[in-house]
Amino acid sequence: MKRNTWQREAVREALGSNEGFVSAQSLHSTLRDTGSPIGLATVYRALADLAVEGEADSLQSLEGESLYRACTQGQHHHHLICRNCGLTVEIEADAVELWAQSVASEHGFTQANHVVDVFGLCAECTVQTRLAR
Amino acid sequence: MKRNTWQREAVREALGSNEGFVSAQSLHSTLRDTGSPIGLATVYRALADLAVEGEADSLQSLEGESLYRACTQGQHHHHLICRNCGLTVEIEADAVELWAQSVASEHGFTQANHVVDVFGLCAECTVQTRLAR
DNA sequence: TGTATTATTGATAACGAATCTCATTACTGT
DNA sequence: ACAGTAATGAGATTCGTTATCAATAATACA
Repeated sequence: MKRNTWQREAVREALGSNEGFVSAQSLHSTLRDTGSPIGLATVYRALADLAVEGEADSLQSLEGESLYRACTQGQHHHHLICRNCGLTVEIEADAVELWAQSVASEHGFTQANHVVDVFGLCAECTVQTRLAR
Repeated sequence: MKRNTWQREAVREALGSNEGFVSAQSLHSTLRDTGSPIGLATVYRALADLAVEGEADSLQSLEGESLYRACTQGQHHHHLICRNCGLTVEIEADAVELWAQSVASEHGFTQANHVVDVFGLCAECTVQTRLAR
């Protein structure tokens, strides 16, 4: 049976108070910085659970790290993510869903999953980057 | 200046004689099995170079491993990949390209990249999976 | 052709993300 | 309150990948 612990709650909350996607590692250090003695393994476990339960969204960064974010929509959706600050916009794309399914079945593939995410620089980071040069 | 070595050539060839995406590790052991004394670090380096030069395609597997494949089309494209055997079909999706660009700019994002890949079971693996049960 | 230059190699160490182990802790139903 | 047992966490472990650095070998040029 599943139990409620302050650790899980802490992870849920830390995730919720974050704008964009974060890695398990950085979430862990954020928690430690705020005085929580939570363990790294626990953060990984909590995030994995949240992802399974649909309370969190996960994706792989371009570098291959797993990133998590509190999920605001129940349904399947995709993301527009800022490479620089992690800001994320959830996007729906029925057209893309249909496209993925049809491409798969056209080639005889079944049980199709798809990974569709757009990475870029958000408006703010675009400005900052320009100024930096 | 860039030099031509048999190692690079061996990686290029091993990659070319492969149907689907392969990891650097498995490409390395394939090479070793055929008697080549090539080093693992060299395989990683060669693959990274090929990817930069556009001679190879790379993507992250669902488990976070980097996979490579000889690139047959020069242009940008996406993949339909069998989760089981690695068989890959290159797909073009102008509609998806346009969608990604417009979604990004609608939200003020610039320099948009996108990750669009479909994973599934190819026809053959679908049959095998059914038989296995 | 010989030689100096220097890119490349490869064994190994190092790294980082993620998972596993297992003794300890602390939820929860009774 | 108590027993049963899910959850925790420090640390070890695994695995993919990158860095180190001395040795090697591809190239330019005399």
